[in-house]
Amino acid sequence: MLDLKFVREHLDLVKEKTAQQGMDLDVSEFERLDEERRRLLAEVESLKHQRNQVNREIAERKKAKEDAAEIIAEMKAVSARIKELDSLTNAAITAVNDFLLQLPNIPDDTVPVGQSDEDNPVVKTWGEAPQFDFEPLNHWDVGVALDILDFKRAAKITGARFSLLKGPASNMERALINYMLDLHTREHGYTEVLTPFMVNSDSMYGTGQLPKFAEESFKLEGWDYYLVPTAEVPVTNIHRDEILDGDDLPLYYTAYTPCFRSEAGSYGQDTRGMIRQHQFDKVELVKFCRPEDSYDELEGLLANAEAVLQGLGLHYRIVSLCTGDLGFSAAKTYDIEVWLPGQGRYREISSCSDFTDFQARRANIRFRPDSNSKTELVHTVNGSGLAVGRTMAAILENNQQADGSVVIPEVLHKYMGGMTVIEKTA
RNA sequence: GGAGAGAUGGCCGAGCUGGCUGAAGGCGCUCGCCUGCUAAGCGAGUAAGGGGGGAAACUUCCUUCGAGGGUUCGAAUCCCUCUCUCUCCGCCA
Repeated sequence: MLDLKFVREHLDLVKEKTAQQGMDLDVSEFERLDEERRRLLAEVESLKHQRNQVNREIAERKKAKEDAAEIIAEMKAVSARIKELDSLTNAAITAVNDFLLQLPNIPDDTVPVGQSDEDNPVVKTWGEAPQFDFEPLNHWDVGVALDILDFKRAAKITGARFSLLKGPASNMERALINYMLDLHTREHGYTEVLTPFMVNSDSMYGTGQLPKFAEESFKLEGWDYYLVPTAEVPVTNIHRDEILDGDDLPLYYTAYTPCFRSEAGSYGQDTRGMIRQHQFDKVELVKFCRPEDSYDELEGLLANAEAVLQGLGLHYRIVSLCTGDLGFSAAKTYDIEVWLPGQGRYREISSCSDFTDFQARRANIRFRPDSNSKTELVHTVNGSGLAVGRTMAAILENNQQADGSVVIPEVLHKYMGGMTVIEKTA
């Protein structure tokens, strides 16, 4: 959420920036709502002031055993009016708030201007695409042939967009999670947390999934609980409604969670394989930091995510999301895209964003720079480090061999009982 | 699932026979004083959000004692609903 004062004072800028993201903002509507809100507030507050003063008078008279019946009768009318105005005021505040909740974050000045993902500039490439002397297969063909991935039975158990992992694949899933968590905790300074996999709606509002993206989430029937779409939600909300000590910043957290997404609106895309599932595992990186540090913290977090791919020896590139492709809450985002030879293209495997104070304002996460100063909103930065299912897909496609076997990256050997290659077992 | 207790400021903890209580006291923290250093001691200050005024320091008003409703001229204090925490019983991985 953007700051009310900021929006009021920079309406043209907000209008211009949101237009870059394809929104047509009704500025006059906002001005009307905002004025309405302030008008009502002024009126009801002056009545409350009057009531407070007269109440003091009543208290004194009662104490002196004097009669107060007359002014009590007078106050009855005032109180009734306050009640009316209070509900109008609350409605006006809610209206302004709802308007603000619809507004996306303002992109940072360094974000490239563009319409869609086709306009995202590549800012870095690492490694090289492996060469094959045969036609590389898609990961699902590799996995099914090895009898370690089973989409048919997953569909029987649940439905489309789920997968059943078997033997070395399920072991590799665990191995990847542990490899990533160990790397981030032992070498990158993150604190590991294991969170609830369901969150309440306050948490979903805090990170910006609600109210705009309700249809993307799975909600439990009869409960105010949602299956986490990403660990970003529970981890960021660890500090919701808290005032952090400035000396404790920055805070680094990493968490493994499964992620649940309805993928509404993506019908027909990536219907095969593990790329786009209703449930997938992810290791997330989340930072809380001082405002002046957030862009540096984003660069650092990106490097932490890259280290995972470098350790696995997977070729990737980094793109900087342009204004038209930027997510709702982000001020700046880098996507890491891993090379998938079976598909012959790069696919997003991590998305690292600086949310500036956008989430912090919604989630009310503040800090005190030093013990004598006022509170300020923290900045939040987060990114995948990495999406586990897509990492497995990348390994299956990049490390496949002519005989159908798959070479296991060396860093995973110790997590897989020394196994070095996945071969078809008769 | 059954029975009971509770939720107050950064933390602990009074108030809960309704009216100078935004809230005693303590801890912590900040500034100052003092003791040769440290520890202790003394004094002052120390909630958040919002509206108005001011260039600013600041000032003024409103709101907030788990959340939401109600009673009342007036609610941290009374009533209702919900959420969460704790204790006991039952059940269970």
